[in-house]
Amino acid sequence: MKNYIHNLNKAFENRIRLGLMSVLMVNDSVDFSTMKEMLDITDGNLASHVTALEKEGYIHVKKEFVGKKPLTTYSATKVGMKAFNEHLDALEKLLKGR
Amino acid sequence: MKNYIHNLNKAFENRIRLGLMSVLMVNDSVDFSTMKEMLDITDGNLASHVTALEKEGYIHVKKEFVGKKPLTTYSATKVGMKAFNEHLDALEKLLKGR
DNA sequence: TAAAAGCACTTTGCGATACAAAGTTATTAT
DNA sequence: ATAATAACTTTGTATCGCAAAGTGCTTTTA
Repeated sequence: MKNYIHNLNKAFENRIRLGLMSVLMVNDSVDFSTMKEMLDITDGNLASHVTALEKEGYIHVKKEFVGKKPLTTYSATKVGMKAFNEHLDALEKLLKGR
Repeated sequence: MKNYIHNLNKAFENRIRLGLMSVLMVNDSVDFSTMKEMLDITDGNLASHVTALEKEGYIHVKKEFVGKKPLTTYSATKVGMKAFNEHLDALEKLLKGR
């Protein structure tokens, strides 16, 4: 293997998806509004990056009603956690120059 | 501050520029062919990412002749090293969830 | 000496990405 | 009635990423 850059995961190259995922690694679940505020991005932008990660099977989206209000919450899947950890591994090895 | 994702540097978001820069952080200078082989990318692709980092003032490009053959070597500038370290700082803080 | 190869690009073309802004649907609070 | 909340979807545009092909100059090699 030449360099660890090819072990980096395309899905986590974007800063928003990286942030989103890292939030879900330390929080069991986070709802739409909170995530939007944490990442400080527009609602549409959040929605599109969420879709991207969901398509990869990296996060799970749960829609429910709390009272009469809709509530969407996100959580990382096992597959997502594994992929993210592998990405971080590749990152670390790359940056350590090994 | 909501989240450290906004402290990440756009110039280092791409895997090739990240790899290129991390190579130049541990090697004083690296020539075109070696870098191309290390990153395992096409010559045109390397040239374009080099241009991008050079435009930001993050790397220095030196062209000389060794014997009769042209030799292009790259090195990180002080500005580049500072920017890269700040990027890594933001990354670390982001991933540590602080 | 003509053809092939090396070096370091630049140009072309095109699909994929990123993102703001505006539009949508449904409910709820004023 | 009107505005606000929630969670998107759509639209439009600008930028990116990358392979492939083209360029110009020099040096090997057959």
